[in-house]
Amino acid sequence: MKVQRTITIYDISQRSGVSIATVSRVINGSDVVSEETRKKVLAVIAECGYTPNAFARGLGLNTMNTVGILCADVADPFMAQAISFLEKGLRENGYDSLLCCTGSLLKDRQKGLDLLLSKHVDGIILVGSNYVSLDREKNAYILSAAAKTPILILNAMLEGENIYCSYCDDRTATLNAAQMLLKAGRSRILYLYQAKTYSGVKKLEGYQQAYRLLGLPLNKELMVECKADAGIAEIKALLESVARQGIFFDAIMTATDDMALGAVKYAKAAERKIPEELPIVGYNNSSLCLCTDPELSSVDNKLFLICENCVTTLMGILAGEEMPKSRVFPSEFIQRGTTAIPR
Amino acid sequence: MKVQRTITIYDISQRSGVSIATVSRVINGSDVVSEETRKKVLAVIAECGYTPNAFARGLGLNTMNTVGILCADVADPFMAQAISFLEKGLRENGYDSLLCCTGSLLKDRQKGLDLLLSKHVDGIILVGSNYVSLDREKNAYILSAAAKTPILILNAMLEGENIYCSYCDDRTATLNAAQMLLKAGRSRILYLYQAKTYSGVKKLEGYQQAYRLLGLPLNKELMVECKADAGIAEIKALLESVARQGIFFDAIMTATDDMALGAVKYAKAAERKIPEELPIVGYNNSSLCLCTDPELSSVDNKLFLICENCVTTLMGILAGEEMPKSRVFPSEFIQRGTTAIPR
DNA sequence: ATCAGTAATGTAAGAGCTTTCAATGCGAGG
DNA sequence: CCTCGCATTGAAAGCTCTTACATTACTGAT
Repeated sequence: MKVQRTITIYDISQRSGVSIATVSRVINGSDVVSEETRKKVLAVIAECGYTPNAFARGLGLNTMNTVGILCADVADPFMAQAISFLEKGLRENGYDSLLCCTGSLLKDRQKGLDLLLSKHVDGIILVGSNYVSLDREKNAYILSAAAKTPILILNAMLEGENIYCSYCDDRTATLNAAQMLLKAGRSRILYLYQAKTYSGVKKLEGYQQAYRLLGLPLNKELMVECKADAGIAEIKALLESVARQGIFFDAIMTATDDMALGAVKYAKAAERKIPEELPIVGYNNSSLCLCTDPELSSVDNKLFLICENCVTTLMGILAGEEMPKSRVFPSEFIQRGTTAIPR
Repeated sequence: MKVQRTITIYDISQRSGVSIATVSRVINGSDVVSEETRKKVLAVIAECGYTPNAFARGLGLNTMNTVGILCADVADPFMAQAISFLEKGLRENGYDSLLCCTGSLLKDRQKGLDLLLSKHVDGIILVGSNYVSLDREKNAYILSAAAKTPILILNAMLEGENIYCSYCDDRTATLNAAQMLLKAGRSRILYLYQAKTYSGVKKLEGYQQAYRLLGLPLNKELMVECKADAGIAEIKALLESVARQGIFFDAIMTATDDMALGAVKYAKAAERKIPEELPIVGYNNSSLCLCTDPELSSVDNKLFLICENCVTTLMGILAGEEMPKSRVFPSEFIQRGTTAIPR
């Protein structure tokens, strides 16, 4: 490895015969530099292949145009899609994304947040509703982080100074989907839910509300909790065990599309025809919906809009504008093969 | 927004009655500090909620323990999985991940690379074989970037100073899968390939080699190029148009699992039974394989091992060790429903 | 008692940039 | 010809750390 002293602003200054202040001004596009000087400096910069040291820049400006993104796991297609949208949006605004995957342990999440804070990111985006706990105390670390940098939360609601939320009305979305099934005569909808997360609970509430609004009895045994990281095979096994207990259900709704894939698997193995015998509804309207046969009906929770709003909100905040603390987006039910019951 | 001067090392120094040098030593875990002083300083740090400014640190150390990851799009499940593995591996070694999604335009990729360089990352990982072009000149920007920081390439081979590659032997993998089909009597395998990328071409070579080794004629019309970002519907349409041209095929192999999903869709629409009438083989053994019905046979290209090797190689380099310039991993054919032809 | 040697700590010089404020040069108005 | 104002440019301070080197206060050996 060659010992090659990196080129600094001083080198550019020397070679172009101007002061470092002027070079800096050229780099930052200040308008007080004469056209002649600008050209000369830019030429030298190009010639030397000089790139400003972002650390030194950050030290001076106390920003490196970087936004931290915290998520449980990028491998999850839903999060991956969200991060893709966010990254693209941020980049278009001249910001980079520092990604930090924390898994689901509170301790690791806290550590991840600290880490982003120490890098003085210009804002932090929490992807996935599971960052907001229903246990108020467990959100304390988020609230205190917000004192140092704006926090944007995707798909969950948390009130606090310097905290901004973009989410979909999950309760109503689930309510509508469940009502549709109930009105179609499916009175025993099995619901696979995720507990302990903000949106998970909202969705469950929607499911329950659907029964109440139609004056139908709620069946506790039809609400089945499911781990966040359960695979297709696990979900299938879970459903089989429910069926084996003699619990009857005539439709399945799930909190995420992943889970619905397991439900489809179950139905095929149990030889229950989809959608005639067992309609299935997922949630998120992810790309997974097109993989199944028949294709999966799902609730589109407008991820793109949510991400877009998140980015524009952050940009507004950084520009010093007053921005709305939260924004809710309506969902849309996407009808596909798993519910398209021929009349 | 309150004007709240951030706490610096000076504040800690004052409040704990020691010099900033000592505070710095405590922070960095230097072993020359007395136990007593260390405890006192740590207490003050905890009390003030002080986090060192990473910029200043970076300026001094010329590293921020950050590795740049360049990929076309995180939303792609294969890349998402790779990034998940990489991020986790890097984090375990105390490094953060700066993510940069570039899309597939050469210009944007170059820009992304420059950006990471200016942030003085400790290394850059290129995810996805499409970063290495077959056109030598188009790789020039990678070679020159390698002069500033080590470059690690996933799933492609590029020789150069300070460039390290981890990849799977795609040619042999495809060769083996194709041979298996050919030996099972499928002489007209339709192959959906990606041109212009290193691994895409290697795979195609493997397909062709399979025919040659068995002394079978190669059919040009059976090798169909396919855009990298084609969706399920597009692939299906593509296959339908091939069939409409009267080109017969009795099996399908694809360069990625995504493409295979489209193939499955096609087969169902055309009412060709899988696997009896039309076996299908994907590539990557991604989570998508379990979504289809029947489940998708695929080539497992050992993504985890590749990522793991990439991380350990980088850690070795950063520790000043001499590391192997490239490492090839063998693949494994995963038999599932789309090829499990009952005998 | 003296001194080398060691452990613990402090001093100050960077690291490479931004930015304020001062200085310079120039043409126009008086 | 002098002065004012404007457009450019430069000098230097500051941002927060790390670290080489200097300093101090001991220790035990002589």
